[in-house]
Amino acid sequence: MTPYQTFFTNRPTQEIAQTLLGKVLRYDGPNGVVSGYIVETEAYLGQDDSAAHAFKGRRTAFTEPLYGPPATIYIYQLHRQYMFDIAVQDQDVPQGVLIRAIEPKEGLTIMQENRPVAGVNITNGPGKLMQALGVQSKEMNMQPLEQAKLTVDITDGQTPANILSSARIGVNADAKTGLHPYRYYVAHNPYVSQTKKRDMDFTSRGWS
DNA sequence: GTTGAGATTGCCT
DNA sequence: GGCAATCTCAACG
Repeated sequence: MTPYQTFFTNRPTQEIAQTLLGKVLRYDGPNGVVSGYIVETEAYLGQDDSAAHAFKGRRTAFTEPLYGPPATIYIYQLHRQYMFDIAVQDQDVPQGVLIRAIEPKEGLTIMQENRPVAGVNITNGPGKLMQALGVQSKEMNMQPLEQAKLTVDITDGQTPANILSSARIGVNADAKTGLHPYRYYVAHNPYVSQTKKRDMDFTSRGWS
């Protein structure tokens, strides 16, 4: 267990999801480095969480990365979008944190080439941020986050002034655990998905 | 200029 | 067959 892996285990997944806010997601891509501050995450609690892929211990080739060591990359495709998940907790404990939105830090020009849209739309959703980074394959699925070209720098970043939580987005509200507030985000950051314009603070962007 | 609802779409939860 | 996202468009203020 490396110190890096320790960050992704030994405490509740909800806490890991919250402490990831403000950390830097970085991709060493073919056109250069692109990175951004994580502003929105969701915790998925594995076999007892009806919204999780590993609900009731479901284990297939698809969900296999969730069962890997802490900080295993879990990339999956939904509709036509790629999602970026980090498997947390020890080997065979299938919990994860979904990165839902980032605020661009480095390589904004590259992001705009990858995803030519205006404003916060460039990275304010889980599929959108993967487009902006330029990750459009499952090539890095199952790789250790610590050594991959797509990684999270847990020693770099900003501190959120306020962290808010809500029910997870897109989760079936009928499901028993669907309404738990396991979505965490930096309050007033414009890049958080589904934020109303009037709630955005373009000056502080929610950082302290 | 903003917001919410409906259509779209490829792959497997 | 269903869907955990995104895009488009029409109604609203």
